[in-house]
Amino acid sequence: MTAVGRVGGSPANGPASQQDMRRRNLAVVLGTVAAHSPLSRADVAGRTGLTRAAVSSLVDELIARGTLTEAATAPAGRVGRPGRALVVSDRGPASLGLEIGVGHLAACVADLRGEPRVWRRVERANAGRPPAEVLAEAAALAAEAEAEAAVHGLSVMGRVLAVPGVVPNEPRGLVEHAPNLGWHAVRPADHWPDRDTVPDLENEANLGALAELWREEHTGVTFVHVSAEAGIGAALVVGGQLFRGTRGFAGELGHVTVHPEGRPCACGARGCLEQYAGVAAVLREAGLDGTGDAVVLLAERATAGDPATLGALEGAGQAMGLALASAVNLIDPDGLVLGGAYAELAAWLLPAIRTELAARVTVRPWEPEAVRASLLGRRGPVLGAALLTVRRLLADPTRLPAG
Amino acid sequence: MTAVGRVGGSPANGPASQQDMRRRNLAVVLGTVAAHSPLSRADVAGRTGLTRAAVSSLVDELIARGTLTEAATAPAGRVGRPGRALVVSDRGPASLGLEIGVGHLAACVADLRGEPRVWRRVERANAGRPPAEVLAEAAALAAEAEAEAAVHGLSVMGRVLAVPGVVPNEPRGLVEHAPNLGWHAVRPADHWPDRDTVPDLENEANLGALAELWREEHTGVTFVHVSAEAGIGAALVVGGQLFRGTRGFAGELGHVTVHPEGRPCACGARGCLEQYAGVAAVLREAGLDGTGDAVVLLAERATAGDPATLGALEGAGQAMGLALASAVNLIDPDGLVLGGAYAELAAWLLPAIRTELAARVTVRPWEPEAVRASLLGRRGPVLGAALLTVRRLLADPTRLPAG
DNA sequence: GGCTGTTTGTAATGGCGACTTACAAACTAG
DNA sequence: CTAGTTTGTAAGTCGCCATTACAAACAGCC
Repeated sequence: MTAVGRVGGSPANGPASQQDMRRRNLAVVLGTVAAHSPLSRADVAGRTGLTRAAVSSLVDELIARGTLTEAATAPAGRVGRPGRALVVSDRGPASLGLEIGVGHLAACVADLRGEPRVWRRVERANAGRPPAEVLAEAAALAAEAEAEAAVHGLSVMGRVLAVPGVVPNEPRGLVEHAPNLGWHAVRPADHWPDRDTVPDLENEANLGALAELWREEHTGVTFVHVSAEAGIGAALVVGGQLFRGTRGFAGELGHVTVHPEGRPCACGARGCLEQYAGVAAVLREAGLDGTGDAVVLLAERATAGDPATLGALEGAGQAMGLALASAVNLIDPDGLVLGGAYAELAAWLLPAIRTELAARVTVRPWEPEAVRASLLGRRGPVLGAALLTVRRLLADPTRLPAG
Repeated sequence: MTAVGRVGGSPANGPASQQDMRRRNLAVVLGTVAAHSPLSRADVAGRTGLTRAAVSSLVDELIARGTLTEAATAPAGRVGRPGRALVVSDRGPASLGLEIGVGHLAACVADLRGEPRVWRRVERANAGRPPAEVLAEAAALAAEAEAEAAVHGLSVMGRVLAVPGVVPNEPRGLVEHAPNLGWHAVRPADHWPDRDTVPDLENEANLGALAELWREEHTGVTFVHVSAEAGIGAALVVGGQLFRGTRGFAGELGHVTVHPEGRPCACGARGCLEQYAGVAAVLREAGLDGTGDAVVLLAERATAGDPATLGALEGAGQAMGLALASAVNLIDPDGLVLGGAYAELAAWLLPAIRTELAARVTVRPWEPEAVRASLLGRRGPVLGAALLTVRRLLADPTRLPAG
């Protein structure tokens, strides 16, 4: 398990120092303001249990680091001296999210409040192109986005790139395999034009799940986020943290067995979910071919009431329900979220998924509403990529320069 | 996710105080000695990064709390003043593990080193007996064990009871359902004779997994621990911590689907693993009936080479391999451990399990040796129950009285 | 044996960070 | 305008670890 979702403070073991204490309390104050702003120093003290004096000192440092600002508002009305409103700064430190998809490049700059301030998206057929070329374009897009952000007074402190492929825990910075792009063992750092802006790497499904997690403040939440582009991936969020597995391969829902003696899969096994609920399988079942945007095509056909398409989607939903039931029995999550391409097809997938889950998850309370579609849709991964750095900065404000 | 496996220091959020720092450093020093004893104060300083002066102060307090002792040895030989050897005390604070099984009661007192010092086990047919009666006997056994421990100078600081049933996260202290005992909604505290010795509750499979985890010091390890008494349960250890799921129902491996349209299960679904690899199913397949100790019977027949038994076990192994492949694809653990009854049948189950895993886990490196049998066998749960308190004390020595 | 060099454990001092106490500032209520 | 309330900050205290200094306890060497 690696620490992508674990954006929090100090390392697991090793002694604690006074600096660790300070770091943690800075994060506590900043996090409290981020979650409940506007708040006065006294409010923060009341909520956290720190004393007003300590909060004052911590807030001074947070302001000096550019993370907090005193709002000029006068929201009085109660008796006593009115507090000065603190808000998370919408200028200064910011973060960049990038995405390389099969059909597009995207960039997003978010401020410390988590608000996206700059969006960039260009359509590009990236499949099969030389990685160096794609990465150069991504870097150019990133530079553009950062330049626009600078106009708003935002300076990017961290960069994360979302890729539709396997990103192992070790070694870091490697895309081991991205089948839809045709990438094998690509190190983006080797092709990046500027040493100083090389992004961190993360799987797009994982980032989509994190975006969903952070959409509203759910702490301690556990859910499974299913998404698909060509394969089917699931991201596991456990206790509010992304769970990547020992090697970074957790969440391979697409290769969970749904029919032990079923169709052979490209992975070498038989009866994998991907063969029944993957986009390619659904297209085949619906009698369509894969030119253009397959998901849009399926949604159109289904809306039009095409029986073959509706049947194919129902079959896919059944298979997914079967695999998800096993996941629920193993993991006992709060809920399941359909993201990525499936979010747009959720209307036709959900009934069968819910039926199957109801039939197969029996030893615990389970409500059909616990399965829902993501509200972020295709923007999830970029947004998650941007928010990852934001969360890291909120969790450790000492990463920011003091002056 | 609740904090049974999470024995470590400070809460997830909230401000840090100097006492937290002290608590943590006490745990760091104690943990270092526990892992590498004997160690001098200077050794501890070298390993932890704390200064010798700080270690001295911390060690003084740990000695005052009865957790550390200065060994009288003189292991010199190197130049310079010899250090005084520190070891974890084998007297003083200790912990009690209890187990209520279908056919027995067990108790174990362990010292702070994790060494079991007192064992008690009595055979009892507990199925169907009134819970109050069983609990009274368990309490008596506990009192006996504590009395014997007192002779060794051990005083029990915490008690944990292992039960073969579902123990929800909320409300705590409740056995919601223990089918093999015939228990429903039993609160052991209501029947315990002495208010002061009421034990904490935990599922026996979870405790077996924790015992396996702590057998040797694996920190950060992630594995799935499969065990069976009548049903099939799996305990998930994630990053060195027990994962119980949102409601405490994680690890229901027995109800993972292995044949979508297969045999109906008591849970209401079809084709659950339990119907193919549960002890009852194996007995039926082997043409045996369930009088006496089913596991011993199966092992005898298999050793004797009975073809029906061997076939039944192979079939069970196949089904388990199928379900475990899905678990591996979802969770990406370091390894799988067969515990409980399955540990004694591992010789006949493992080949089929490994074959099936090799065929179905293909998208990541996976070695057959990553599946192994538990070395603790049936003593795992009691030992885990005792060690749980030990780990809690090691993680927070301030729980112990100072004088 | 006596001297030197090395390592250990502890005492004294300092720095850092949160807590306590005290107080001026800024508002509402009357 | 006064009394009461709440806020933010300054001064002092306390707890804890780091630094420095030093006595104690050994091996090696003469």
